[in-house]
Amino acid sequence: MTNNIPENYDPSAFARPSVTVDVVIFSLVQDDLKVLLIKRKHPPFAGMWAIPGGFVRIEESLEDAAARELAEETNVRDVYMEQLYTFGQPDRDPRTRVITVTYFALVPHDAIHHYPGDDAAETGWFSVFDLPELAFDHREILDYALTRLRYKLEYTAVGFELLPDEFTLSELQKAYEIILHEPLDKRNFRRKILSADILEETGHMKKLGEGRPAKLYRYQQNAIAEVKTRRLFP
Amino acid sequence: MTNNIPENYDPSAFARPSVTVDVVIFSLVQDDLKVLLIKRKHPPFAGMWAIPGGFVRIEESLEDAAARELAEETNVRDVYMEQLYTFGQPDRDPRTRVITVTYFALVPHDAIHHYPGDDAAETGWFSVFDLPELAFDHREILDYALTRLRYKLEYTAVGFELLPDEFTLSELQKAYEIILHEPLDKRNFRRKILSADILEETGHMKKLGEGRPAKLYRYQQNAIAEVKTRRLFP
DNA sequence: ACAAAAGTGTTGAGAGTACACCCATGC
DNA sequence: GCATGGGTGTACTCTCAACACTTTTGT
Repeated sequence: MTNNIPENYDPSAFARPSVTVDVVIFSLVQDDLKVLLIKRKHPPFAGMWAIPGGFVRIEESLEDAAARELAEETNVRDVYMEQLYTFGQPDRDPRTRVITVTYFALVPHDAIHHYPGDDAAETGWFSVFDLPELAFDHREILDYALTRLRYKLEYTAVGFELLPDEFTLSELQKAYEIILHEPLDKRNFRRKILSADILEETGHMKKLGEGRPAKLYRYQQNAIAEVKTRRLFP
Repeated sequence: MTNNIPENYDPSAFARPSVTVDVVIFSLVQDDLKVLLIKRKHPPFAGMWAIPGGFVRIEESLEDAAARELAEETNVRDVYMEQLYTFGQPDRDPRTRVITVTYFALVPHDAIHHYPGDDAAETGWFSVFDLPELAFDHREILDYALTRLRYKLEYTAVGFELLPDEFTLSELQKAYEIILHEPLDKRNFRRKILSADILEETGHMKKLGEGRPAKLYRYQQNAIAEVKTRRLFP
């Protein structure tokens, strides 16, 4: 395709890097935004925590590979997943050239049935605000994922992907406060989210034992909620 | 790294796809937003137009590969470039598995010294509003690039990367109108862009022969201009 | 003097922000 | 009856959008 590499060159004859997918798995656990990490058992970086991932099989799409990795770690399928960025510094894996296509996934915590036994590797949920040292360039990947998640939350409704099907407005507000890491005004939050017309009442109430029972809402799956961005220029 | 592929497996022993970079090169030419395409001379898709690209060399970073492809086609370096998305459907190249990491570049047209002779391939600038049929999945890539460019223009100042160093406010407005494909109000445009404090007068005037001479401005390179997005929720 | 493009302000509407009290329930 | 969390309205500010005429130059 270029003057240096003839376009009729058989691409399969070229020196090829390895390609992996890594999946940053976010969930809300105990009033905190957490990510799932895996403890490496072998060099390089043995004993260090890493983002789950693995090689892309030669006949599977990138999305399929990412979904497979997610399912292997969490036994969850069909959750929100989005491609993040592709990292390919030549020295990012000391063994050989590895290019990694990264994804992030949003998993409602009640959907996870996590069997620590069925994977040889030790796994754990870590607060994004208190991370251990990570293998490879995984800290950079995770920082990027968090930036993107925050950003996306501000102009789309992906926040719902982290919640159970039915939730109270207070729970929803709490989720936004955790992720954005700032307090929100209750009245303004409710007015704005209800006027966006993306929620419907389920008719059920949630009784916590303490205080007045709260209405339960669900997200209208067909709702399209993208705010128009504030333009820098008119 | 998973239970299916042991993490101590030598990654270089794995079946590996080929990896390319493709670069969507945008420029403003003759009051139109155009992209640079290359006519393929060999199968597959011989005779069809394609986005410039090529294989990632085993020792170079993805960014270096993209910058190299850009320079080979345009003789331009050091322009705005940004990773777009990674496309990896197993059947996107009929020859073998090829994963492509795509970038887009913004090139001011006066910076391009385009020697059609020094590359065997025929190249051409095409309006993004009137594209020929493209090879592989390149139409999808291009549509994605255009969406991202428009989007990015609305909340950052990357539009300046398509303009010469010095420009008039009318030229700047014209550039925005071309890319956004909608007319803008002159007074509102000027008020908003001047109040953003990212331009400085050069002191020079542009005389077109017709009409009143216009002040020339330049972009303040140190200016950080990212607008905060309008939030979906408070 | 006229053609052509540059330059310049005001007003009305809608959205964002700040803020404090009453309500329903369990114990 | 009191502790706990749920639920509600209003006023001010700021940004956005619409809109038309004067100024400077070349011919």
